[in-house]
Amino acid sequence: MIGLINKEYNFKKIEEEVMKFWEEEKIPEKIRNIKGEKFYFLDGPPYVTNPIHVGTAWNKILKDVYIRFFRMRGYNVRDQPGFDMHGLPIEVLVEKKLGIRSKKEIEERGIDNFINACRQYALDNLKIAINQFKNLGVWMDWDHPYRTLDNNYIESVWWLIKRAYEKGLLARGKKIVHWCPRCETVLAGYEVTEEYKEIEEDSIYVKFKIKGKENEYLLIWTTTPWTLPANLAVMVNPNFTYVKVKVGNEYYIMAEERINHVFRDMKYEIIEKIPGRELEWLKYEYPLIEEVPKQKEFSNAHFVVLSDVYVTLEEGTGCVHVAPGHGEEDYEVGKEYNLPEFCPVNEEGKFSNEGGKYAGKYVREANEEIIKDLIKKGLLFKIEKTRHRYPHCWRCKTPLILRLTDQWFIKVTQIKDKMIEENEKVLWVPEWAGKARFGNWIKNAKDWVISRQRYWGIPIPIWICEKCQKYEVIGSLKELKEKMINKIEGEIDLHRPWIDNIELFCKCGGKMKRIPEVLDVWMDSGAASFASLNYPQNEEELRKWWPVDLILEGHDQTRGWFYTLMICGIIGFDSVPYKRVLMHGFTIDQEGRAMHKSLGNVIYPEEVIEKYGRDALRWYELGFTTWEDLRFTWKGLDETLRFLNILWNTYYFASLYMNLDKFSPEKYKIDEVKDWLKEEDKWILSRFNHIVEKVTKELENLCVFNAIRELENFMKEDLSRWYIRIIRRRTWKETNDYDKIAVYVTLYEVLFNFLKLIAPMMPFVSEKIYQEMFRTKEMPISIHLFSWPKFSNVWKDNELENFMKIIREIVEVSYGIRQSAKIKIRQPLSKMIIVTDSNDVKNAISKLRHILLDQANVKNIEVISTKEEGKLKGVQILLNLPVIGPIFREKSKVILEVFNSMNKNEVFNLIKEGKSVIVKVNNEEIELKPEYFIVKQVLPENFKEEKFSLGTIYLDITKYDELIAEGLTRDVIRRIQEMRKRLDLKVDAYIKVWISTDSEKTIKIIKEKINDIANEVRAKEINVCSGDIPTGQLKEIWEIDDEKITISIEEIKT
RNA sequence: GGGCUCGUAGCUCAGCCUGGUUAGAGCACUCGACUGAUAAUCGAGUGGUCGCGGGUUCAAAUCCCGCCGGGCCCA
Repeated sequence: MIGLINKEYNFKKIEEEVMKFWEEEKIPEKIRNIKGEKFYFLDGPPYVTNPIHVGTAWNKILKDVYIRFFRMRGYNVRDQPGFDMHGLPIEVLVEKKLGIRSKKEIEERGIDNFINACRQYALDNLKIAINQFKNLGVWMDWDHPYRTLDNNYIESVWWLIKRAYEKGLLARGKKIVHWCPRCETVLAGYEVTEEYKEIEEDSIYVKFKIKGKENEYLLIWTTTPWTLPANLAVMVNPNFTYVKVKVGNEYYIMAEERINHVFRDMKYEIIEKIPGRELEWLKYEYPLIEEVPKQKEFSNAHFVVLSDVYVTLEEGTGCVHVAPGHGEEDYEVGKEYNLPEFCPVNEEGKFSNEGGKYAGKYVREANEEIIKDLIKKGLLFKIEKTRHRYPHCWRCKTPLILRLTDQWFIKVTQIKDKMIEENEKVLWVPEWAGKARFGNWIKNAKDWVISRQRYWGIPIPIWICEKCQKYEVIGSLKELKEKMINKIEGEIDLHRPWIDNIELFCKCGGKMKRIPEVLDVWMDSGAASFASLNYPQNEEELRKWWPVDLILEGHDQTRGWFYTLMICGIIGFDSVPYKRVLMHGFTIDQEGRAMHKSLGNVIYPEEVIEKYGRDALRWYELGFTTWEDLRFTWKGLDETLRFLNILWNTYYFASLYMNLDKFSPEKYKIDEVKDWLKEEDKWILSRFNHIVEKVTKELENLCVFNAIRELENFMKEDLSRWYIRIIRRRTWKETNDYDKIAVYVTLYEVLFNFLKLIAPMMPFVSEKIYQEMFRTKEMPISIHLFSWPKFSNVWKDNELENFMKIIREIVEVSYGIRQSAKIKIRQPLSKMIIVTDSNDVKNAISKLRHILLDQANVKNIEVISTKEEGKLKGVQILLNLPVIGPIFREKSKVILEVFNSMNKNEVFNLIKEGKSVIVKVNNEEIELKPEYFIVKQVLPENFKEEKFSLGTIYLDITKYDELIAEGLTRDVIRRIQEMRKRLDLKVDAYIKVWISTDSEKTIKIIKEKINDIANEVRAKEINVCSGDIPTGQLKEIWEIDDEKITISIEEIKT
């Protein structure tokens, strides 16, 4: 039997109860055991620093929907969540917490203490994050997440490093890197881009004296004077024209096009034009040779080099100062010309001893001194203030420097072509995310520097022999144990500093020590496709699940996880590790700004859950186009909640009547009651089967937002606002006849299956309704154990759907006519005439006449063709006075009088046939030709018309006495029903009624209709009079059509 | 500066791929109605240079080009 659900939608209570139910009955665990084809979903591991906000929630909710959906489709879905738990961000936060300011301090206080603090921090935040995700109703395997800090995870990453080594993709070499002098580590390119800040600084023009010439200089420009100690060359563009310019007594060589900018108001004279390429090898005297004595040792340096890409005319002088130790482009050009590798700046951003006079000085502080020295030597041409964008450390905001360092890296450039090829196999949603955006990104792939000079990360498993300098890459714990010198009992923590104490035997007899670096965290998560499966320790899991069927992340992951995952997959298995990628947008605030702690505009899911509930939050967020940005508004949630109310009310309505009638769905199968179904039942079943098909397709295509729109539209438009309105009367009937059972079976079929369709999106309310309304002992314990509804073509009837559309339009247009005529819908009208030549309309009306009669509240419907339309209208014939006047002059007035007294029908018949009308005026016969008349079609006063898409609707608005009586009856009934409601009487309670009014006519009408009224309002007794009446349980004075009617009612207790 | 993407009513968004009646919906506002689902619901009205400017076409919100503004990524 169908259960009765609560009258009101109380999301707080519902969600708490459902949450408790899931936990007690261990529902998520039960679902995980379902057998089926494998579906490997891989969670992009969130970083565990900040509490999640509505954007992070969107990500997990999307994941949850697809996990649930594919499960209902019969797949065995792997739903392990993951967490990214290493890295500099945690180190920085822990440093802050502990009051540590530098690497030195970390080492002084003990790396082990620091690591333990980092681990604790990560684990604490992990717990918080898991609880937040659980609270959203996201079902993942929260008890078994993959965590990048676990030993077995680290081992998997080691395997990957070894694999890269074996394939010749791992290399050590000099790299120009962005370096944070405070964190004393390299920063990856992507870490740098977020923190470019506009700053104003001195830029200088420096004169480089040309060797062997007096008063002749190369004029260079730079914004970073501190890089001058490392200057080794000057770069010009071979394709530009350079000039020798005379200013005062000196000659400068620079690009022609920059003259105006550099000299401005100064007097100058162009002496000679020189093509850029002819300047190659031109030697100059290094300007700081006394200050930086190391520079004297370089023989192959201090001359002009060429580059047609790195020298532009947008700024400077066209002569670019080259310091291969401080710029990637510089380094590249330096390599070409075989310049020395020289970088006199150390890890702390201070000049080393090689910096000569500046040794020990922090580079940015040395700027001023260098400028002073240049002035002293007469080599500074001028100083200018320049605004430019300069990168800063995203964690500690320290300005970064570029340094030449020794790093380990993956030769991504070697596998670039493979990546492009592999990307073709991936199904991207939306398509441009992969084809255009990601495709472009991998085309420009560069080598990946994976070493970090830090602590909290996966230690790079490379050991170097102190004696012979050979290195070895360790790929597993087993291998490590075999090769280590000092045996360790029990479990080894693979983190620093413990791992650093392990030394290995070298074949040469020497001792091997681990390199101090840890891995870039992006490699941690990049390895997830197999590390989460615990490969290679557990090969079986990999064989079962790999490759990943679906990943789903934000569009910032193009250069992040989508990328590292691909690289790691190719290193490990020569294949892209994922089949499908769904990319989603960012969540932005009402003003369109990203949510940032610093802006104070972050919205946390807990706040939304408190005010609107989890289902509303989920439905709301899922409704946005997935790959576009989601502008979060509270107003939007108001709307969502309103929808949830309609949804709940729809179920409540069904539950109320089915429960009252003790309807037992198990007795009737929809196929068995087919003959009992009315057209509207068949219609809603057809509509529903279409919806199931569309929603299934949209979800398969990873477009949940389209599914949401279909579902919401169906619920509101088809079910709540139309079907239920039509069938309401059928549910009120006292007897359980086949007609009512047909409605119930239909409603059951649609509502129960609809519940399954929304279950992945709104798991709470669907569960609650299932438990209280639909579930019997024999049925599964949870709605989430059902498989996805199938759609059946048997019920699909496009013609019927089209017919209903027509009927609905006619009804709505008729309401418009009523409104303009000020006639309420409760007032029955005698006749509706529809003029149309459309067979669809004719057939629609013949098939669905009962619905049109009922909904339009008319007694009769007639359909006629447009040819017959004229019949409806009377004709009005007028004399065309402007024509007649000039012809008949003073007689016109008399002609008009005679005409007015004539039978117009006769006149009309004549002129219709093109004949003239003969009138007698003062015994004179006058011929009135047809063109002297104006014939107007007019609608009789009792008709009103309105066009619709396939014709015209005419409504007879005459209020006949009997119709008025009926209207009044319905008004009285409606008022009594309202009063029953106010008393909160049971739907099936009996009452006693008193009615009083001053109008004799009204009393008469009510008395005539007394049985109808009694029947409708379940009254055993109705008293009508004109005087005072008892108060009963409730007494109200109503105004119906400007007439006061007093009604009181009382329940009859049996 | 480059790649990708978004720009449609006061607000939130459909429509664009595949050009074709007066460009739609919800919210808000005004007016009205309905109601044994009811502090809900429905209808009507007001409201749009479809970011701007060109082009293709009989026809452009839709296709093409340029520009402006927002976002992501890169430099």
